[in-house]
Amino acid sequence: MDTSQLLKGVLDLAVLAVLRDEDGYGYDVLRRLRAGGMGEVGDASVYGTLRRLYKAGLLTSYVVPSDEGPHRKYYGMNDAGRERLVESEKAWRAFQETLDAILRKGAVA
Amino acid sequence: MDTSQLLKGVLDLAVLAVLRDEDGYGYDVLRRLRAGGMGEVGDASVYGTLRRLYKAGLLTSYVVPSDEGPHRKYYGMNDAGRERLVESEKAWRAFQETLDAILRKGAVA
DNA sequence: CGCGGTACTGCGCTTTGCGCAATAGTGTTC
DNA sequence: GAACACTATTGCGCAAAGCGCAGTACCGCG
Repeated sequence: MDTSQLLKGVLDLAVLAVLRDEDGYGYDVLRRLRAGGMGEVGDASVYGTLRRLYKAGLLTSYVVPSDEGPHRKYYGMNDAGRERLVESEKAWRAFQETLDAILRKGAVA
Repeated sequence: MDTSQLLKGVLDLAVLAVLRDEDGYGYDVLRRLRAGGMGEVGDASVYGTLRRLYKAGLLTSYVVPSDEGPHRKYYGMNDAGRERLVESEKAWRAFQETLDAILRKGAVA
């Protein structure tokens, strides 16, 4: 079973959701997602997604040196990110419903 | 908004679902999916998926000449396909719930 | 001093959906 | 009857995104 393909296009959404209420750095975002049930998500995927979202102007970023370990690159939401989160969530819900409908009725006949 | 990424790993499931009750040929499967709400799905994606599933041993295939147009390549389910459908559906439901939970609570805090 | 946990970057691979062109048969319209 | 539109399939090459893995680096502990 390849859960990884299901993540495509949805990891963005998950990452944004996890950052909605509180800023977080990569490693922490990874932990939040895993704690939330996404045990299969790879670390590189999360770091990549964060960079992608930042580059797209949806996140802010600032580095904080840590006393107990390497520096941490925090990411936080801005207005564009919040807007995107709402849109993506809507798209997700619509898609979900569409697929569920198809699963329910099988062939339209 | 890029709905296409949401399809990844799920188009298989949709195609199998649509073939569950009745055999169908590519063009028809495409129509069923579009009628079911997947207006954005590309024809090449469906043909590709059918070939992939067939190659994976999940579908049977037979060609039927048509009186009114080109020949049609029908696809039908076999036991492996049916089994896969059930599994994939289960995986989909689980994934759905996981993501919804993350969307609900945001940061685990 | 090496080992394990924390934390990030970069590289290359794979899967998969997509656009587009080509091929081909049929019916319609001007 | 030539052009066009719809049906129906194949193949090619592209792009997006998740992943594994290696490398770097910093810390504390035994």
